[in-house]
Amino acid sequence: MQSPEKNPAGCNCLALRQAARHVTQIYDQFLAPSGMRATQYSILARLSRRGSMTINALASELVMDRTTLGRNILPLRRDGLIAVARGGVDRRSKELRLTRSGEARVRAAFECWQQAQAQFESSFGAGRAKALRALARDVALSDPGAVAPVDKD
Amino acid sequence: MQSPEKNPAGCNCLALRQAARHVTQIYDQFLAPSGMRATQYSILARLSRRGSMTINALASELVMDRTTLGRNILPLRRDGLIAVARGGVDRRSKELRLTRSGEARVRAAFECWQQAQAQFESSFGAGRAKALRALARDVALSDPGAVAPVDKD
DNA sequence: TTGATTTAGGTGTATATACTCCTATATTGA
DNA sequence: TCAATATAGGAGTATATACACCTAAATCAA
Repeated sequence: MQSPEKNPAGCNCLALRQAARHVTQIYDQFLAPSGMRATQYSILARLSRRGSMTINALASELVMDRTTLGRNILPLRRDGLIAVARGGVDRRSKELRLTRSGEARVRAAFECWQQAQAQFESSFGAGRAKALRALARDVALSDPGAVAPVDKD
Repeated sequence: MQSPEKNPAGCNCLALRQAARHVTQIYDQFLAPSGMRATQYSILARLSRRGSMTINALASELVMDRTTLGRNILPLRRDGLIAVARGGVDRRSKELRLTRSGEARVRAAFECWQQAQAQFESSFGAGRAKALRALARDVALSDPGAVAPVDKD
């Protein structure tokens, strides 16, 4: 392992963040006509596929912090794409569901997403894209492992 | 190419963003004792390695939007880790440089970074990490290609 | 049953990201 | 020279991210 001053390219975190920034800009540009950003599309598309979910459940599936998702759904609620209902069984929870408007928006955005996906795969290569997704998925689902010192009682 | 409703795992953008979120949390936790976040460390470490740079040059190297870097250096300036000087040749530009305090901070944070890097590589595998970095780097440096319709005159 | 603990989610705060529009300076061309 | 253009960077706005701390509701244990 080299020093980052000698080899800044060696940092896994920096490499992933740079790639995420770059790719997000591409997808965001293609999604722009749909009036959504990549993160918003990922939320709506997941709700469309899985049906109503609680905030915690959806955040976990999206590998997103619970509080981040709580903030990210605010503009979607404001725009009437998502509705929130108090959980029937557990009254602490909140069920998120797509509205009619949200369903329509997802369908429209899907066309944009396809273009972004096609553009990326044609320029980066479908094979390498597949390998990248597989590695990225393994990273996202991997155990964080023993992190910084946690003081337990 | 499958529908994202059928195969949300197929989205390159989502996969990269999830991985970046996950890994950033790990690195941020290890960097916490240094009082910096991963992005801040990447800025200081680059300045340390390359010496004074303008905002545009540094942003380009970090694969970061110019305006994003402009915002990201504000807390670093506030904390006295970075100093800004008007460019000598081109008076529109601004030269960013590490202060003494900034140099010391980078040295201290390097230890934290090493721990984060070691933790990640030991849990994910050094070989797969190397492959991931190589793909991520190719993505970050790749031509965005023909993006959404741009209206040129 | 009821007090302790756990869990679902929100709030305050801070940083990260990038688009659009703006000003100032530099460069270029007639 | 000087007007047109290009470039460096900032400001306004909006979303994205997550930690620490808080409240309410559910669960567990004595």
